[in-house]
Amino acid sequence: MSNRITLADVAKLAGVHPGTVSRALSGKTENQVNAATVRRVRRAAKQLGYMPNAMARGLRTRSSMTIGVIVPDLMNPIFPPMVRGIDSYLAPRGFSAFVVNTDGKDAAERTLFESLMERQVDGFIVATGHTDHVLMADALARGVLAVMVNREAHGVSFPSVTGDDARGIHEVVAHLSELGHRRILHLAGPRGFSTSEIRESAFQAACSQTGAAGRVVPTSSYSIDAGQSALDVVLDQGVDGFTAVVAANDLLALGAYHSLRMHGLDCPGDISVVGFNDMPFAGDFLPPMTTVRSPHFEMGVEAARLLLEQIASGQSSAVSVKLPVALVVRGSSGPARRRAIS
Amino acid sequence: MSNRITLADVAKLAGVHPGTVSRALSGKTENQVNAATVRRVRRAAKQLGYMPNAMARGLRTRSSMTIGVIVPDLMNPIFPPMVRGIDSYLAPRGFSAFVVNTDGKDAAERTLFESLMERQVDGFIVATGHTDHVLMADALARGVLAVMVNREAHGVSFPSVTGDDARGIHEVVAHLSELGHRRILHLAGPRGFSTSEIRESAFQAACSQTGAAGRVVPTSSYSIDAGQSALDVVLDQGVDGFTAVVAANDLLALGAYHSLRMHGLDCPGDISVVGFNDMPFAGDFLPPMTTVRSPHFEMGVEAARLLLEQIASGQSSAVSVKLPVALVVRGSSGPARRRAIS
DNA sequence: GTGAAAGCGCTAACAT
DNA sequence: ATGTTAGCGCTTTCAC
Repeated sequence: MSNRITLADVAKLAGVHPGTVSRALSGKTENQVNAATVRRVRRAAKQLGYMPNAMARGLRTRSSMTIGVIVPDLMNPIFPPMVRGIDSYLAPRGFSAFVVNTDGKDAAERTLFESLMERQVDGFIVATGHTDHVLMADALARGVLAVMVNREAHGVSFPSVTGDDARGIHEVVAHLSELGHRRILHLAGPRGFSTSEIRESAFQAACSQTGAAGRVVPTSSYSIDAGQSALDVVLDQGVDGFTAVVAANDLLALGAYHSLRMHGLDCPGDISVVGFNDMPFAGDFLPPMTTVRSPHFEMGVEAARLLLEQIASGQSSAVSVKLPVALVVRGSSGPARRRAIS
Repeated sequence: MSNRITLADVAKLAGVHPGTVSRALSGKTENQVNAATVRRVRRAAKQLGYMPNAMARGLRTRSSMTIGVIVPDLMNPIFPPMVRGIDSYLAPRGFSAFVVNTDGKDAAERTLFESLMERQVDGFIVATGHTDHVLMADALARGVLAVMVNREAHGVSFPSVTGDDARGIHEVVAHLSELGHRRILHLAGPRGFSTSEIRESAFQAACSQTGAAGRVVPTSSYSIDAGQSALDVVLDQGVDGFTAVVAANDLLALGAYHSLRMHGLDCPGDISVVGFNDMPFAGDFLPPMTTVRSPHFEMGVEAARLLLEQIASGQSSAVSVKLPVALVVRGSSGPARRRAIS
């Protein structure tokens, strides 16, 4: 694009050496130069409309002040708040977030990772990935600075920040139990994700703790369609007397809504449904969704904080932060009712 | 971060000059070099795990292969699809999108714009802004390449891509008219935005065309709260016999839902509500929302296409693309019914 | 307190 | 077909 004005131009106008202009404009080095000179340089810079060239600076300083943020898909409503959280922490500190979407594809993720490396990002915030996260494993080996958010990978010692999912699921099961539900179905997330695993085992634990009969049905992805077809299969079998569905996330719960509706079942009249995440607009659904609020914005903030801490210190810390979650009771959960299935 | 391997390292291993490595690896210049050499260089590069340094390359070539994307707020659900659309066009062409959020604040927008300029973006896609868009006006003066999406600015000759909003509003009013609505309220968007203006005047035109009585109530922002409080005011007045609300977007319509519910009114039984945009999950609301589908993803694609075209040609074209929209009838619009308001 | 000079890693004339 | 050279715009050590 345009803007051809360089340090040298400013230096010429101010009648000083380019090096001096650099120092005068820097902030960190501003005190190394005569106050009067600083003013003169500033005036010249403003007059010319000087803007530093971030690529030249970055090349010289080996730092881009940019953080690579890798998410599966911005269209999944939990990610925008997370990205905004990240940005809200980075921006005041002079960093920017560069966000890329993998669509859950490992190949794409690898390519995007490389491309962010080429852009010389100063670190990564990674919200994708399986428990067996090959990319992160060798990112670690390469000495890359990163923090994982919402997901964890086994045996990869990056710091991570997640919600206290197990706690959330326990609260859900307790809530359902109080409403009299004794047979509960868990629409589990897809295999190979830490979120799926943690929520599922918390579900099992909570059920045996409250004495409820828990059944787990896995889904193929965290999506409306996957939730719908998984529940369709169960409902079509026509057996089982469960009265409540605990979905591993809100999208799955929405899929459950659809399936129930298709089968002429009322929620929460016939079957209660509880989601997970409290995604935006969850309270506006039909029925308003009972779910667990995950602090996505705060997760982003915390991840950014952890990463900048690493960047400042130059070393990885491998801490793992677990943020509190909260059950939000709305209209999709109600008293258990005996029900006959065709 | 790590990765200290440069062209020179590869050159040494391959036993050739750095310049040759550059050519061998480039694609555009690959044919200028002996095929055997190319292979040797490639092997050396792979063996060392060489990655080009984008800052060094960009500094030299004066191009960052990056597009700055300025949106108000990624948490507004119309933007993620737009961003994905942009990215889907850019990525295969070697470009990346750098997205920033202004939160509707002019000062933030200016700062972010400068920061993207410093990063040497090759062009802008701008989804923010008033009809009186000061920033864009002087961006134009600076010779910056940009396209506006979803919004237009008066007297600023950047290309723009929008939905055919006027057409959409006409279809809404016709739909309502067929359902027997004769008195219709328009919850207009905030003043100073092209979307607000276009939808409002289309509403007026459509009403007089169908002979319906149209009343316009402006809102303070495109948000749920603004929609709710604007309708609250009308409903609290207790006069007026409108039977339908045409909201300038889905968020406003959702606010209308809330207001209606607070006033003990049923939608669509007492009052029909129609939104605009067909944001994600609009069909899952209570009631499922009748709205106009704006092709946000496609708008992103088109904007990216237009911008890359400008970049390739080096000149601005000032075309204005209007993409088709479609009325999506769901459950929030129904037959007009006589109604008594307290 | 400021000037001089080198160099970050790359590409693109220009030579050969 | 490949080597040489210069330089993109900046920061930073080293002089003075």
